[in-house]
This record gives sequence, structure tokens and C-alpha cells, in this order.
Amino acid sequence: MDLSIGEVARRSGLSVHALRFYEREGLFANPVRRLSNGRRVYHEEDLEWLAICLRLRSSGMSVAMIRGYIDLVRAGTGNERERLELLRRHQDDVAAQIRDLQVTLEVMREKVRVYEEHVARGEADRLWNPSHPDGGRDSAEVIRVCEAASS
Amino acid sequence: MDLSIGEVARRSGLSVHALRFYEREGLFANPVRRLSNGRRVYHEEDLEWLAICLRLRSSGMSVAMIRGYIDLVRAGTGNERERLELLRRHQDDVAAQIRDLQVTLEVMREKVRVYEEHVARGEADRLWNPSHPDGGRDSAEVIRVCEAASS
DNA sequence: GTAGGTCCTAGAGTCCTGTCTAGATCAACT
DNA sequence: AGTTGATCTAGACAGGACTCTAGGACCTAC
Repeated sequence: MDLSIGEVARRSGLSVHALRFYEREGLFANPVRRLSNGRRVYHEEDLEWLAICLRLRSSGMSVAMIRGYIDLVRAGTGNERERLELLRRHQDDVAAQIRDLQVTLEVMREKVRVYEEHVARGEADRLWNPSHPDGGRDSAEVIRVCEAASS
Repeated sequence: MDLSIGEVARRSGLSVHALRFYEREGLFANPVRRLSNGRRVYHEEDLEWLAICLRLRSSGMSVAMIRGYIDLVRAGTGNERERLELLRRHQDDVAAQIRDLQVTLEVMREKVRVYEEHVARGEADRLWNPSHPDGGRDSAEVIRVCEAASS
């Protein structure tokens, strides 16, 4: 049931360096135990916590903020409202990120649509006229087309 | 119609430092023009492009990738397929980010729900017994509760 | 007993994205 | 004339999150 740092690295996707770094930064709730020879010993629950940790990180919570949360947990009972506050703030933050990305996704879809048309038109031009003259179509126009997609 | 760097900073939300930095990094499609005294002159279309730029940045496209795109644009017609490829990749990337954040949001909601219950229970305990004894409820349990929310 | 693989620590290095500083120029008020 | 405020350049500095290095220990297998 004991896991070595290499094992945890393999299963969590973090590097052993990152695991030691996270430990130094105080991101483990229960301090990592050691064998008599100094080697770290992890358990399944550490992997579970790491999975959450990675989710928090990938959703934009900084290492410092995660430590803030863990510090509260370590402080024991009595600060649950604070933890809840922190979690709620991050929840709101994630929701805001999603909204923003959805707008961006629409912008990207529109830009891609415009470019697809442009490329299709280019292909058509080429079919008609294999020497594909530039005919006044320059990069400035394309940029304008791109910008139009954002409005 | 001409805009100073300060004006653009104010309206774009970027700092003047960042604007000069973006220029050095080649993020402007049409090179920024100068007055005879060396000061930069911007126009509305620069602001429009900056708005897109900020969207690309905030959706995780690196400065280097944006430059890659702009380099294609500057190279003129003929590489539209490449640009389209690049835009599509980012579109997919944004879609993936949204999916991931939606999972995270669910996890957060669950954690918040569990904590709300926990806090409510704590309040109830306190009502029953104002000296709020710890009664075996320690931080380890809370962590386990948190982790449970992620499975 | 020695080669290979995993691990340890402390601390240096890297990459990205800005941000800030110093010293100079220029235009506009007072 | 002097002060203020915006701008310029080149380059130093910063912060976040790793990533890597050096030098050493330890275990296993051949």
C-alpha cells in the first residue's frame, strides 16, 4: 500500500521534482512520512488529494492559494466558514472563466468560419485561374476580416 | 483619430509597458507608426486587434503562438490553410479547456455543498452545546470529506 | 564488488510574461 | 525660465512554477 515518489509521479502525472516542490510549498495536508532511510512514503489518499490539487491548479488556483486552503485545514476545526468562503470564491472564479472562454470560443468559431470561406474561395480562384493572381487581396484585408469576426 | 500609447493603454487595459513589450515581441500585424519625434501612433484597428489579442492570451495562447500567427499574416497570401490550422487548433484547445473547467466546476460545487452541510451541522452542534467540543471531528476527516467530493 | 536504478538535499537555472528604472526628449503651462 | 507630464530606449528586475544539477546514499542483481 506504500508508494514511492517515483510511483506517485508516474500515477499522478507530476514529476518527482514537482512532488518535492509541492511538499516544500506545503501543499500536502498530512506531512509526507519517511522510511528510516529518508525516502518518502505516499499512500492512495495522497494521490486522491493530488488529483484535486491538479484540478485546482489547472483551473487557475495558484500554489499559494492552495497552501492557504491547506493551512486552514491543518489548523483544525473552527475555520470551516473560511474554507467554504475560499472554495466558493474559486467556484465563482471557475464559472467566470468558463463564461469568458465560451465567448472566446464563439469568436474562434467565427474566425475559423471566415477563414474556411476564404480558403474555399482561394481554391475556387485557383481552379478558375491556375496562376492564382493576387488581385488586390492582401494581408491587410485578411486582418480586417479577422477583426470583423470579433465584433 | 490618432491615439497615443497612453490612450491605447487606458482603452485596452494593457499598461504602456505591456504595449511596448507586445510590439517588441512582434504582436502587431501592421508595425506601429511613429510621429516625427519618435512617439507611437495607434489607430482604432490596433485597439480592435488588441482586443482579439487579449482574448487569445486569456484563453491560453502564448505570446509566441500569437506571433506565429501574425508572422503568417505578415507573410501575405498563400498560407491561409496554415492560419486556419492554427486557429482550429486553438479553437479545439479552448473547447477542451471549457470541458475541463466544467468538470472542475462540478467538483467545486460538490465540495462547497459538503462544506455547507458541515458548517450547518457545526452551527447546529454549537446551538446544542455552546462549548462546541471537538468530539473526534478532526481535520483528517474533513480532508477525507473533500476527497470524497472528487470521486 | 561493481553497475544500475531510485532516492535524498540544497540550491541554481529556466521560461514566460510582464514591470520597472534611469536617463533623455519634447510640448505645454505658470 | 522652470515645472509638469507624457513619451522614448535599453536593459535590469520580478514572480510564479517548475526543472535540473551536483554530490551522495542505498539497494538489488550480476
